Amino acid sequence: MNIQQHRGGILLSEVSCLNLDETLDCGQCFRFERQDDGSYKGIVRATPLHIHQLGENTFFLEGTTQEEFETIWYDYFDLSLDYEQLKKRYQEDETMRRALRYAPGIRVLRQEPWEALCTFIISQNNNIPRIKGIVARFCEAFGTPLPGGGYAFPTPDSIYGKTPEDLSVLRAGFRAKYLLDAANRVYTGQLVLEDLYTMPIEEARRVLQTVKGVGPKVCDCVLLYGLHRIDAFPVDVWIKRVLERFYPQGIPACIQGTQGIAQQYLFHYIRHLEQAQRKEDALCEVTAM
DNA sequence: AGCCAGGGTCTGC
DNA sequence: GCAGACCATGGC
Repeated sequence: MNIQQHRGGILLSEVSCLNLDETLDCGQCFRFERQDDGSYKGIVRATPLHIHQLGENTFFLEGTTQEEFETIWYDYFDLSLDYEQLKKRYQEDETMRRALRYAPGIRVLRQEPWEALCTFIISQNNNIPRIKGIVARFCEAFGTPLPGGGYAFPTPDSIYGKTPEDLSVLRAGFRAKYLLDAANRVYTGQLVLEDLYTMPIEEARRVLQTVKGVGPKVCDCVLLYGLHRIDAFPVDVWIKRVLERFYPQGIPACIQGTQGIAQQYLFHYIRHLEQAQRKEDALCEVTAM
């Protein structure tokens, strides 16, 4: 990877395995918005980002300083992890080969633990467009407004002590009381999310599931997306379909240990299965000629 | 109108 | 331990 300052931003070249559509719009994060020109705007750690994909391996981070890149975005986009090597291992499995061919540019983002906890509590029995709406209203109602527009993600103390009625503007339904319980536990120190980085995963799961509204699936999402525990494996209705259809005997050995990252590829693949198959067919025709 | 959405809780067996 | 009702909301 190559980093250089360029016209009031950061120009990245030779970035491997990163596609903005595949990574920012694949259901792992809910605060990035696609702009009409294909670029994305989002806010992480109270810092705005406007990122453009100029080519397959080239990106422009408009308005980003070198320091912001080093302290936030390098980490957020998981640029220290060698995805090429991981994907080489995944090639052993037929379904993974197809998933990787369909969307080779997915990275698992390193989101903030608290934000991941809230957004995946909101995600339960819900669909992605509506999750984004609730999250946006949550930030507008309780997040700190930022100088250039937009809002920081609300902190636990910003809703601590509030009632479900106070959160009614979110239209989050029965999930409001779960957000309040999460805030309560984090604010009082009963739950220290940073401890989950190093805790044995089974213990981390047990701790997280003491929060109301956090069961096995939400728990593994928080571990994977909020704490980068890539051995977590969230199973939702879509991944259930993957397991029934492709892995009735269990998940393949080549994804063991990093099954969280494989899960993101599989999730994206099964959700777009029809398009993926059409793409496969088109590729077959070309190679047959 | 009824079903589904990146599920979980609570109750009853 | 496991099934089933119930939970808010909105799009299709």
